[in-house]
Amino acid sequence: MAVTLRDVAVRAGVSRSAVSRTFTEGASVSAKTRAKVEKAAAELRYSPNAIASSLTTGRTKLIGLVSNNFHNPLFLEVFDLFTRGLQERGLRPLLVNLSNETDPANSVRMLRQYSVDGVIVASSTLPPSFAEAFRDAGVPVVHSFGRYTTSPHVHVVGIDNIACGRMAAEALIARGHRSIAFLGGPEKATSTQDRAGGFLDALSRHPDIKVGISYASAYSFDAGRAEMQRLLQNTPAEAYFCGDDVLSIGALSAIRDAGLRVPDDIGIIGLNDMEMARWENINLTTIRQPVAQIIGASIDLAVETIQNPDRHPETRLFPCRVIERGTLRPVSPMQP
Amino acid sequence: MAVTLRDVAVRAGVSRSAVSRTFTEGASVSAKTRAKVEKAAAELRYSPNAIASSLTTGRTKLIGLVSNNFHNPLFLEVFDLFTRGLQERGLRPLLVNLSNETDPANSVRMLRQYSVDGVIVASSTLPPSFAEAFRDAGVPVVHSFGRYTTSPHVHVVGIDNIACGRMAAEALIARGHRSIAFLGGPEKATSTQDRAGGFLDALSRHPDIKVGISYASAYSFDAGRAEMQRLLQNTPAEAYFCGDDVLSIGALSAIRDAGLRVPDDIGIIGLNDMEMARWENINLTTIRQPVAQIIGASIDLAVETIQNPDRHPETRLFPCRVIERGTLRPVSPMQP
DNA sequence: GATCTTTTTGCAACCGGTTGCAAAAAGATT
DNA sequence: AATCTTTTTGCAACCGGTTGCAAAAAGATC
Repeated sequence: MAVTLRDVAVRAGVSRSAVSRTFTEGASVSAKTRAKVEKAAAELRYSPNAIASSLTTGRTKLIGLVSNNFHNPLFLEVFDLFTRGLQERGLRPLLVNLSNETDPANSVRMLRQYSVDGVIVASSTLPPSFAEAFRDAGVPVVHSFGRYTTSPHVHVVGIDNIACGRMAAEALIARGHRSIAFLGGPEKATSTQDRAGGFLDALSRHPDIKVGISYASAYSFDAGRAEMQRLLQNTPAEAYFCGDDVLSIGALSAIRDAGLRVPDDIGIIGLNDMEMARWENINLTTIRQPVAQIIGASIDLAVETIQNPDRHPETRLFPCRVIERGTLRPVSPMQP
Repeated sequence: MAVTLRDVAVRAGVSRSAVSRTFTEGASVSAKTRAKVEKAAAELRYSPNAIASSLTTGRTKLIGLVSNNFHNPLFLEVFDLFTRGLQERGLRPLLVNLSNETDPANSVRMLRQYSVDGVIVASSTLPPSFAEAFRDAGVPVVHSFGRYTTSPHVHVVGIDNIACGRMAAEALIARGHRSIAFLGGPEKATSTQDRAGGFLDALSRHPDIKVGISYASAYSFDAGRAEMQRLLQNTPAEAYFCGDDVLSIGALSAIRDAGLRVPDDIGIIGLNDMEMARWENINLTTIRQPVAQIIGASIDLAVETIQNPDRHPETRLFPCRVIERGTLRPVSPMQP
């Protein structure tokens, strides 16, 4: 059916090795043979079989891209950047959707069966043990959007969630709010824990400020809305740090439906700065996560780890910053 | 490095064939040998190399998933459903991001090099020739969200865009509007052309109704907003059919910013019914595209085509329906 | 033109599996 | 126990490439 190396060799009147060599970078072929082979290959529309060659070279150029975030619009941007970035480096993303799985065993087995050169786990909610399962199986792995730990067992690229929590608290305090709160995603997500931790930490230096903490049942619009509706039944805080933009948008819709104004009655600051956050009808003040940089660094690190599998586990964190839009009032000039 | 068939064979004290057979469905192995092999395999943590086996079986179980829609939130749902659906059938999606390419040659070559069993082109904007390039290269292909033609050269699964255009027109007419318009995406997208065509067709039976047509520069929030702002500078129509939900949301934001009320001053009906459309702060009346069914049928058709490559090109269209929400006033009782 | 280097080439073995075929083993029948 | 069937097994060739090695060809030097 398909045309193989052998067919080209026969037509060009050379050995199979000669054909193989014309298609491998840096191999020794004379200009004359190369010309003959290229002519024959073009006539037969030959293109080498990457799978077969991977068998001897040990490189498939396949990268497992594993994620469980198929409901957060930010991840459409993430997939876009990952697939483009990998393609530019001649790598192919083999996408694995983890939506219902918590056990890494299946994905590990599957990706080993396909001899992927490396794996990128793109998720802010999976525990570190997930990525570690790949490392334990001998597969180079990078946890993108993962949790920072002081002694990482696996490469992590992302943001400092604790610092973000702190940054959010300070942003709210700087605006003169005296009663603020954190509205997080599910408490078990590592990123949520860290954001809450940083938030509270910053407030420990402000004993006069009232602080609240609560958790939505998921990182979703509905959960954010429901949790805010619940909060509005008692005395709500003056401003909220929501653990994610989608959550923020849900909270905003609850606030507005209750007849309250944003940012005058209640302020909101989100986290991520997904594309939608700057839409004029949303106009969300939020902390930007430098997604493109995180993804670029993740791919770099994956490539480096493939070249040198014994590389020491490394953490690359990128700074976030507040993006001023319309859901938080301006910094109060009276504050210190 | 990795443990192979041979290692297991040696440890189990059997031939390599025996090991291979215990791992192939329906091969002839005695219970005794199977037990020995399975024990050895478990001890060595062996799992067969899918890539190597594909060489002889001719099946990689890889499916190329090709798309250029990495900015429409609907496609996050699409990727979620595709990856899950393929995984459930033991297939693996090799994702190809076409964002900047219009020429299929690269993707065709690349996916052939990886010997994908089939390709799914998931895009409502790519021309039919794109999918045809795969067929011409001998790769089973399904164009998902593609354009319906009476004599298809390639399998197409999607919706009847002409019927949708008609449905939208009728919905607007049924609400008593006398001046309506289509606000499409880029005119060159095949789906846009068809939706416009259907819209106008339905109106040909209503010469008394005033009709307008215009096109945004992209299927994006910004483009929808900009185009609606332009329209508001002259006398806008009473209600608009936007060619897509994202476009609709952009248009809505322009309308509200202009101080007009929806649906009282201007009505909007979208198309797709992406997850966000039902968010309470958007609450978009729209035509639902049955995404899950389209994707299920696409995968089915791809699998069937892999089994029988000479299958006649087929078109599977799914009916859409209007989802009533808050951006269109109720059906006017006075209408016939 | 003879001799020494360097480059190019083909052979053959290998990557990690599968599979047709014939021999061996097991089971059935008398 | 002898014979016939059926099942199980291993051998060897193959899938489509790559690569170390030695021989052949080309080029350099005198």
